[in-house]
Amino acid sequence: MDNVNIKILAEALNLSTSTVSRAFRDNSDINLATKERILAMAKQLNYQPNHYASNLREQKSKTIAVIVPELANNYFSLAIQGIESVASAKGYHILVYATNDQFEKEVSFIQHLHNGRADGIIMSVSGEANDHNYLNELAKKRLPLVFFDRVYEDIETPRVITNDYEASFSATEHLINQGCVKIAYLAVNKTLSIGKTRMQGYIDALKKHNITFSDELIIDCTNNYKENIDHLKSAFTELKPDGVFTSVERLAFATYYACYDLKLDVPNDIKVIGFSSLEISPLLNPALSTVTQPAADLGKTAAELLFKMLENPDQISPNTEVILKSEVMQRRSTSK
Amino acid sequence: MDNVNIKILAEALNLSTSTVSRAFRDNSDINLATKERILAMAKQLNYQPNHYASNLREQKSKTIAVIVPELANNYFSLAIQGIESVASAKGYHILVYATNDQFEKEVSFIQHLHNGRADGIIMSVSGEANDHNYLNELAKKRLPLVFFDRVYEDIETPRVITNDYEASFSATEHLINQGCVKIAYLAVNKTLSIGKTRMQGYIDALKKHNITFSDELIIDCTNNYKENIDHLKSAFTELKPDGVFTSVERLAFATYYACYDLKLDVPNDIKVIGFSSLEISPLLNPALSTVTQPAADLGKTAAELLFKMLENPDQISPNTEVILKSEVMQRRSTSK
DNA sequence: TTGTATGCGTTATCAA
DNA sequence: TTGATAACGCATACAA
Repeated sequence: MDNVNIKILAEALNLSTSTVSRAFRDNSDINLATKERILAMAKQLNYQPNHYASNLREQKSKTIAVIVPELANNYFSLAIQGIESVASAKGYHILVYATNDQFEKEVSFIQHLHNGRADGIIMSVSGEANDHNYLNELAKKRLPLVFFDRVYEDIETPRVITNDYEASFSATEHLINQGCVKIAYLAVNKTLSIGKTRMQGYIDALKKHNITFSDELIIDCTNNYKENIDHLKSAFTELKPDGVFTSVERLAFATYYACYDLKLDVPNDIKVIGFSSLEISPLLNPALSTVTQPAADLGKTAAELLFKMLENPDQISPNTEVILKSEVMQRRSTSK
Repeated sequence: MDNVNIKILAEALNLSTSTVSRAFRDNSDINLATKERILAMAKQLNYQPNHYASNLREQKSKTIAVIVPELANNYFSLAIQGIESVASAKGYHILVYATNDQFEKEVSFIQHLHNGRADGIIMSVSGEANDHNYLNELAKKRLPLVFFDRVYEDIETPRVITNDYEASFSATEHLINQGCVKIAYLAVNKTLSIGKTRMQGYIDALKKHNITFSDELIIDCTNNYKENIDHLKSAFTELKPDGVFTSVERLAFATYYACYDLKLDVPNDIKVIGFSSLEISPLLNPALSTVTQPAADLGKTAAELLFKMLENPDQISPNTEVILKSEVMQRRSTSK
């Protein structure tokens, strides 16, 4: 691979490897002149200190791992961008992993990461329904871990989330204020923590406005686009809701497609609002009202939290919880 | 970090470290029974072979690096997803880096990666205008490198691109067929290879249909949303084009915003088509006609190519060029 | 089939 | 200020 190493460099300069090594560390005592000689030669020979050797020695990798349910997703892209910007500024590298919502992959990624490859992990989880005690089994040896957005409530580790309950409550209330009396809630996975919290906001908003909650208006969807659209079409036809609140972005899109097909006019026949961080929501037909999460900020905050843990482990309590605010953006899809 | 290593494992089992080491490699001769004993104990102690130690030994990292201009971008997210799926299947990890279109960052990333951290690199470049000879200076020691989408034409290394010229030609021709006679071309960076190729397709299509090419209809944009919209608004007001062809996705969005502000009706006053891999183009107002690139496929193909280079370096010629096809999708934004 | 010994490239300790 | 040396954890050549 890289055939010029510290030894070759040392020989070329008639110095010992330790002296050469010192030239690349800031603190060590070294004659300024020799240091410059070394750096010059290093540049000339195109020397790069071997990352694996140093990290084996130093027992750290300057790398953090990011695990998300999916990569081709506007929300997670933004979050990763936020993480990358912080990591990059600190001279850290990031490894990214997509679980595609397969819990086994998550477990496998996490376990493999405990081989020294990463110094810490930032994760949005994918297996609420499963037994995530595997994280506790890593016990004392567990890498610093920060959850963001989708979390395991029974695992004690710092997390960055959004004010889902309040946001859902506001969004639902907004629909009610716009005249909706029969509001469908589109869930992606009832067991996910965010699913539950968001649904509760919906339920409580209904209650406050004396609208009876009806279980059949909770429509459980999958990750399959086409399936969802078909499912929604029949649900809308049967239930005739006058408002739809979608708990994730893609379900808002599915709703639009379903409405197009059913020739339902948004917002006149049915109003739609959904969680979404899509910047071009105003360009949709009609412009989509959204609960906009500060996605990039979430990533950034999670990364900053993780770095604090790395730098000063005791400073961050395992039940640290940072809550960022989402914003309800009213657009045409919910106008009167 | 991880305090259970091969030595502890060996002691716990009353075996030598070499025997234990062998248990984790498939080829080595080892008694099946002992192997199982070892694996069982490894599981019990939660042993993970130290990645840095093995890679220092073996001189490879089972890691590939992906460098893109930006992460919060639908197109690159899809590409990364494609890369991740291939890498993950091969048991490889991926490091991702965003240059944010800063050439110096690209150079720095690439140079640092030559310290053994990665076995190969997949990159969509960001510094066409600069001197990218730095890649040649790495000479023989250069890591296997695959370009995708945005490439340096003067660097000899395999690449995966799309049929930009033909696609641009078709898109422009499509606008002409729909009645446009004054078509603006929105460029993001005239010096980028894809910029040039795409523009040439546009120019040649005009020529074929006897429309005089006018340089003022080439509108150079930046990466700043707001700036672009303002810029486009004045350009549209002044030039009054009846068609717009955008060389990248975000410029189509900027065009929409500009048209909204100017109260220009798309497609009646002005027709719009743009390069874009956005799945929800049909949901835009109006549905956006696109030149859709197989983004995920591009990533997948690039990764496959890289793995071939890693497995069999001589099999892949440095001037290998894989061309994938984009597709012109006609929607309302260009209807008559 | 298993064990011993050595080295991968680096850094830290200690001595000069 | 510099150099010799050991050690990080693992994998392999060679010996047993």
